Amino acid sequence: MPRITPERREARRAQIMAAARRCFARDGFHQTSMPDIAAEAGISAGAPYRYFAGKDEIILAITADAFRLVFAPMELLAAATDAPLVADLITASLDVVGTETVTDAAGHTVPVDELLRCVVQTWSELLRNDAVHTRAAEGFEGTRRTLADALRRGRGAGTVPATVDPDNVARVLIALLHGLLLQRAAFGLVDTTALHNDIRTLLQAPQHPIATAAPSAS
Amino acid sequence: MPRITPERREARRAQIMAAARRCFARDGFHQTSMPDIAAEAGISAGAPYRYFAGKDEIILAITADAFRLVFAPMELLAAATDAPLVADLITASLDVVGTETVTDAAGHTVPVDELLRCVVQTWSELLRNDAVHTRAAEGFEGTRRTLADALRRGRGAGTVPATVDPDNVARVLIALLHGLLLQRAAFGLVDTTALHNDIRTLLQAPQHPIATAAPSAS
Amino acid sequence: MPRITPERREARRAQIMAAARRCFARDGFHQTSMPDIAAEAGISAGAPYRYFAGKDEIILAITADAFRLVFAPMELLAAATDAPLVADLITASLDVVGTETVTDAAGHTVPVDELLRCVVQTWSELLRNDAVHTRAAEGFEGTRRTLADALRRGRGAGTVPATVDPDNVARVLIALLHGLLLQRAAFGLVDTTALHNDIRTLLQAPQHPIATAAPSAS
Amino acid sequence: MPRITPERREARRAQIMAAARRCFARDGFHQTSMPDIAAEAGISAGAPYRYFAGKDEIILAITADAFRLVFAPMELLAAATDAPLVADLITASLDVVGTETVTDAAGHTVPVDELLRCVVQTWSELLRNDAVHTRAAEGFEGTRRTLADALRRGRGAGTVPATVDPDNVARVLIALLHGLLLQRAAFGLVDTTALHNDIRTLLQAPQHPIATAAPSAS
DNA sequence: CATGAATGAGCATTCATTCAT
DNA sequence: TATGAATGAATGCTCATTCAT
Repeated sequence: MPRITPERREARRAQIMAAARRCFARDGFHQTSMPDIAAEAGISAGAPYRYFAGKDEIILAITADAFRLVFAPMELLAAATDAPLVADLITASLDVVGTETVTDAAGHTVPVDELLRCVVQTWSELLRNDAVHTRAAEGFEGTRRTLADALRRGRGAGTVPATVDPDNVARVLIALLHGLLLQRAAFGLVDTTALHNDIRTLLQAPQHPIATAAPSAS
Repeated sequence: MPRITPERREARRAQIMAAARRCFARDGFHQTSMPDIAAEAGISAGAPYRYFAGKDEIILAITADAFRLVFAPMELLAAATDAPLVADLITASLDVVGTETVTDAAGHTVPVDELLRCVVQTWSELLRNDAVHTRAAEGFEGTRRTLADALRRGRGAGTVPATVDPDNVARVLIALLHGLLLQRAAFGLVDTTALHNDIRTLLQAPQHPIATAAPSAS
Repeated sequence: MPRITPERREARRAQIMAAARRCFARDGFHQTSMPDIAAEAGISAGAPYRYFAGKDEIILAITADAFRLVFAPMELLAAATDAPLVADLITASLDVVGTETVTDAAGHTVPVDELLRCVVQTWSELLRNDAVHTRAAEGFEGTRRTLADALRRGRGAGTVPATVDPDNVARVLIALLHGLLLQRAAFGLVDTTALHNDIRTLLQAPQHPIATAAPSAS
Repeated sequence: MPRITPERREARRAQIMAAARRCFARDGFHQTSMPDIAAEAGISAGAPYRYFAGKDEIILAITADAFRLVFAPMELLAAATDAPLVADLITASLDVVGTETVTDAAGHTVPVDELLRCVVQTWSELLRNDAVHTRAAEGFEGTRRTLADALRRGRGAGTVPATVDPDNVARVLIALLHGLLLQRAAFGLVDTTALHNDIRTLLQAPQHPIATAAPSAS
């Protein structure tokens, strides 16, 4: 019988994760020490070990969380729409890149800047941390499948070109999300709505030289 | 006089960088120790310090190199073509993602797998390493400018829709490259040619139901 | 709660300082490694860092301590006496040079041999360690002021020649202490009482040729 | 047969010693690296090893030199005078402390500030470097003997009190020199002439209340 | 003789984790 | 449960010295 209620235990865990996320976003996974996390959470150096087996488990929890949150809007739309447009999927997927905070499964608010910085680090981490890689790959494949299914439905409904491979297009959509997410975290991307519109334009306008040429000096 | 010839010196430096890149790709920047690099290069622990001021400088050299190599084909096409098609720029940019080796400025062959794993880590690194961030941001902006200029020319020639913002489209192109690069490094992307085709199809085939205010489930 | 009691913490710190002093006296500040100190104290390599920020802080603590202890008897007499004789100040100051152990502020016994070897090294250290220099200079000036004040009182009372500058004489007294202290630490000085007497004789006997000349073969 | 003339060889050696002395005075024996010395001398890293067996030998040469130079004026007067006054010996001994440069045996000019900083470090060094200790002890004993002999002659002539032990007084004289030398190097002593006068006054004016059993507060 | 590249042992410090209290 | 003192292995870097050129 636990001496503390499950609620308190869960709250404690969330408190540690929030502290870890702040530290990780600020200093990086490997420049953050366990005492750093404990200090940020306002607890003793030994306390985190009662909630996580070790640093790796905290990293895993953070990375899995980050991955999940980033794909959530995309998955939501894909699952909810019968015949989605590619452009709409893109727009939905970029939601995360354009907002300031998101809410996780437990109802906690997470700053998107923190989240994205953790996502970027997740990519490095999964290259040599098998647990992180497995979790991330599962998330990736899940999202890809959800998207591909939606695209297949769209192909049937004529909202998606018949000749494209849904799995490939799903990859492209995810790539776009990842790439723009990186730009927000690292390369000064701020205005995403303009981006959406241009992407829509590209997808809708045939690319053959039409020779209308009204160059507006940008 | 044993003053090493500039050629030998350069060769030595390249030897250390190649060793560092192998180590970094295998174990990560921060899981690789300086002795690891020296051992991989087959030299003594102190030797690298005659060629680099410290580990940070090696990381900077590797990351700058990686960034440059990854953008090279994209920039090349953008600079060489009068009125490029967006689809062609994408195809060119994905060159790196589809090959096995590239050749750097000094003529050394670099395995793409190694290169991409270093690029992914660069993104994490630049989040808190100012030198890396500066170098990467310069590279990013340079490429973006080159692409935007090409797109502007394309807009004039009618190969690019008149209503898109060249700077934004450049961002999108780079995002696509980054995102697919990540997939090859981390998410099992192998066949890129099929991808090219699907992207071309998406860009060329206007989507049937002209996008009507798709609500983005926020 | 294992929060160590302040007493135990202080004891631990003293234990580390005693170990450091032994090491420093035996091997010198810079030939003593942190692991050496830890081993001498019988604790792990990381433990000292919980009590001192680093090696420099240990050196500073040791040097400040040494400086203080060496001047203590001199200051005590100077502060306690209304009209001291120069000879008495010298005698008091040489107390340290003639004994085997002294007791520090916390009541710990410190072997004088160790102490003096540390003092001698302090002089080298302060030449390029600003923190040590500042601390030592403060100690020096404090002692000089105390001595000068006492001498001024002595001048008023006629126990000190009216024509000497108290500040200069204080410098001379300190020089004598430093010089003899060095001889005990490095040049085989053992019998200090005979020294006291000869100094008293020099100070009391006018130096004009009196031609009494009863040479006692040394 | 040496490829270079003995003169050039000697000049080279002096050049290295001068460089070493500058480095040592500036950075300390152990904070100065062999490459530092070579760079200061404007020669290659390996060159010093053709003139000195290693760093220890350079240190030994510097310390021996410093010791000799510092005692030179004192010894000169002691050896040259039939019946010296104690006060005159002191004045002579403080010559070094009051000037800006001295000239070594080979005729090279050495800044006194550099010299004194090296002397102070010599004291630390001799505590654990046997070669340095031996050399310094020899120098010390030589000077002490020279002084004691002079004092013995002075005692015969009545210029020195008959009841003092010449060996002890010699120690005191050396202590005074060492102590004031330290003050110039480390504790802001500048005006030494005023000091001479005050010392003379102390020695010549018998103190009024003939010292009556002053209790030394131990 | 001179050069300077290379060696490799040594050191200050950090940090994940444990465990006595 | 919670604390935080202690552990001890690991790491980036320096430097006296050697020796091929």
